[in-house]
Amino acid sequence: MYETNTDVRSSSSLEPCGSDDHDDCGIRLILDRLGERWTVMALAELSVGPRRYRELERALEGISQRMMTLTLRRMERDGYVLRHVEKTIPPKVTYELSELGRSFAAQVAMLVGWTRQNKSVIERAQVNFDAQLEKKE
Amino acid sequence: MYETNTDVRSSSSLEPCGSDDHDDCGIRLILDRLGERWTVMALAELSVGPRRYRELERALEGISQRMMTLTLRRMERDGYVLRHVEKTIPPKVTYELSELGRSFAAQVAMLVGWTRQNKSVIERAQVNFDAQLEKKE
DNA sequence: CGGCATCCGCTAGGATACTG
DNA sequence: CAGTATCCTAGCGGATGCCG
Repeated sequence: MYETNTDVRSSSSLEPCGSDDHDDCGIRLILDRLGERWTVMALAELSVGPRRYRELERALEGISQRMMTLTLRRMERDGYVLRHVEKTIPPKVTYELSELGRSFAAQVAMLVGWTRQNKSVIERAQVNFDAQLEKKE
Repeated sequence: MYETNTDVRSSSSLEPCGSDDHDDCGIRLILDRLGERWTVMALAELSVGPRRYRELERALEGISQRMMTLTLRRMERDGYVLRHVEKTIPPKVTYELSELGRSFAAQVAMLVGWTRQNKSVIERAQVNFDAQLEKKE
C-alpha cells in the first residue's frame, strides 16, 4: 500500500495544515499568482522553451506591455523564471523556466487536465443554476 | 468521443490545449474561483463534512457575511456545493460538497502539498529578489 | 439563523506615452 | 527591443444596516 512516490499527494484530503486556525498554510503564495490573468499562459509558453520578451508578448495575445512585464517580474521574484540579459543594442532579454518553475508548471498541467475532464459538468451546473434563478422571478 | 482515462495527468506538460491560440482551454473556469480569497478555505472546511452557514462563518475566521454568501453561491453555481434548506423558524441551511466538489478538493489538496514542499524555496527566492533590487538603489 | 442591499476603498489590469 | 511611468476603471471584498 506504500506509495514511495516523490509524490505531492501526501495529504489526499484537503483541510490545509491540520486545520491551522485561519492561516491557509501558504497556499495563497501560489494561488494569488495563478489567480492573475496571464501567469498560466506565460507558464505554458515558457514550458515549451526559453522565450524572448517580444516572443512572449506575441504568444500571449492581447496582453499589455505593462502586464507582460509585471507578470514576468512576479514569476521571477517567486523563483519560477530566470531572466538573462544581453546588453547589446538593441538589448536581448530571454526568459526561461527554472527547475522550480518546471515543477510548478507540471502541477498546473494537472489542474488543466482536471478542468478538461470536468469542464462540461461545471458549465452545465452553471447553466442549470442560472435557469433555476430565473424561474423564481 | 470517449474518455477512457480517469487519470488527470494525461498531459504531463503544460501548454494548454495544444497551443490553442488565446483561449486558456477553460482553466480560468477554476482558477478564477481559486483566485478568490475564501474558496479554498471553504472547500477545506466542507471536505471535513457538511456544515451549516454559521459553522462555516465561524470556521473561516474574518470573513464577512457578504463574502461568505457570495463564496458559497459561486461554489454552488459551479456545482461543487449542494445547498439544503429546512424551512423551520429559524431556518437551517446546510452546505455539502458534491461528488464534483470532492474531486475538486482533491486537486486543490495536491496543490497544497506542492506548496508545502516548495514554500521555503519560493520565500527564499522572494527575499533574495527583493534584496537584489535594494542593492541597485 | 441565514441571508440581501448599499456604500466605499483597494488593486488588477488596460491604454497611452516616453526611454536607453 | 525591452522596458518604465502615468492615468483610469471595473470588480473583489470589507463594513454596516435591514429582513423573514
